[in-house]
Amino acid sequence: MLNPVHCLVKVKTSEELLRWLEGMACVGRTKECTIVPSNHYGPIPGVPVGTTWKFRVQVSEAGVHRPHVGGIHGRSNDGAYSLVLAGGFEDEVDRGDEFTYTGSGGRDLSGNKRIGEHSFDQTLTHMNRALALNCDAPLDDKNGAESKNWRAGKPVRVVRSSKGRRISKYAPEEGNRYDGIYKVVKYWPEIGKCGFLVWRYLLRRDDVEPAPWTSEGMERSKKLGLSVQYPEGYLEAMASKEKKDKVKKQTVKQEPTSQSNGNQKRTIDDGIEEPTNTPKAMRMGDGGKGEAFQLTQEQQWLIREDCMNQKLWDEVLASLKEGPNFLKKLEQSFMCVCCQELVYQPVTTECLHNVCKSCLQRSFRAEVFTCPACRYDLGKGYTMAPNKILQTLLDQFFPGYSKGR
DNA sequence: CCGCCGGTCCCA
DNA sequence: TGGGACCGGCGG
Repeated sequence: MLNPVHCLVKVKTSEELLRWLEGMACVGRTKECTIVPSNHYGPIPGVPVGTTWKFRVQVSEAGVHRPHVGGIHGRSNDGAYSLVLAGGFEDEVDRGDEFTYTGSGGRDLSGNKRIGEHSFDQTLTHMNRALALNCDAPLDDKNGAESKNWRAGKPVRVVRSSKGRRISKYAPEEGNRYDGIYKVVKYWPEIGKCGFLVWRYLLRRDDVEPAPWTSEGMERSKKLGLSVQYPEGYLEAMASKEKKDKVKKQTVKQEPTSQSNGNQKRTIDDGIEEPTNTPKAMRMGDGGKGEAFQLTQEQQWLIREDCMNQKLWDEVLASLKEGPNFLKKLEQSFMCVCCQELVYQPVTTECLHNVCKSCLQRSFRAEVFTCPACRYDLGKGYTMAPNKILQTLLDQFFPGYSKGR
């Protein structure tokens, strides 16, 4: 099996990872796609449609869209290889298999800004010219052009960013998703809502791989086990940072003497109104306080798969609409009766209780072969198979909670 | 919410 | 070699 991502010697240190969490948006790549050149048209071998990365730098590492920030990757005398749909323009239309796109430029980026108001006209130069060259029609930088045979144009890899959710229902819930190959049908200049001239493009999907939002595509993503990819160690770094932040918050809130004992119990939410140790995207749709807790598609699917805990999940899911209380309920429902903490490497017993594998082993070492919760006899030869699905879910809801256990 | 800012990659 | 670009978190 070919691996499109070739690892260079450079390795991200934990300090470097923490910089992600301290406002350093542009941590460098740790890998580079070397299987195809940077001016490669078409899919990246080994990267299926539906592959999703949390950050743009990872999309760059995979070779799917190389620029770190820019929306279009191309060369002004050749064509465009890829673009990112991030919903930066109110007047764009996204119908999934077809969408309009706006060129780059025309923004005032003075003062080290990266996104600014439009303050002058766009021109059909640089990346805008590159994207126009993909259209199978003679270049016209005055009136634009339309292809009579749109499929004959050069292929563009399209990535949809969750930022596009403002204006598109096809944007992913989280991160950046590779959606396949599109072609430029036509392009034209127009006065945008911003009041300045922009170059607009119509792109249409032309790919044998099913789109991620179709039932066929969802089936495929499921089969391939696609889920949002995070940089290595990112979730752990984030969890430990949030832990640190919480300690800081607490020491401000109360006298530090009360927590000086080394072995106190750690709970997920100790008195702070809102849980702080879960990524934003998993927590809320849009940040309002009383808003319902949003599950990702993967989480919904995993929950359905965890059939042994169906009853428990039904109870937990009932508190979804209570927003932040959902995590509290979740923690209560999956607390280990032995150690009184969130279950780690949970064994789901036939009597339908969840106990940490290590807690159950301790019990068995003490020659007690019953369920710690209900005393149901499990038998001396009981095989303790951790419930991997449940562990995956808990790791997502409480990132890093299992660290050090 | 807005604006700030360091940092990175790639084209020209 | 310089500067443009649909980052991403944070502080006000």
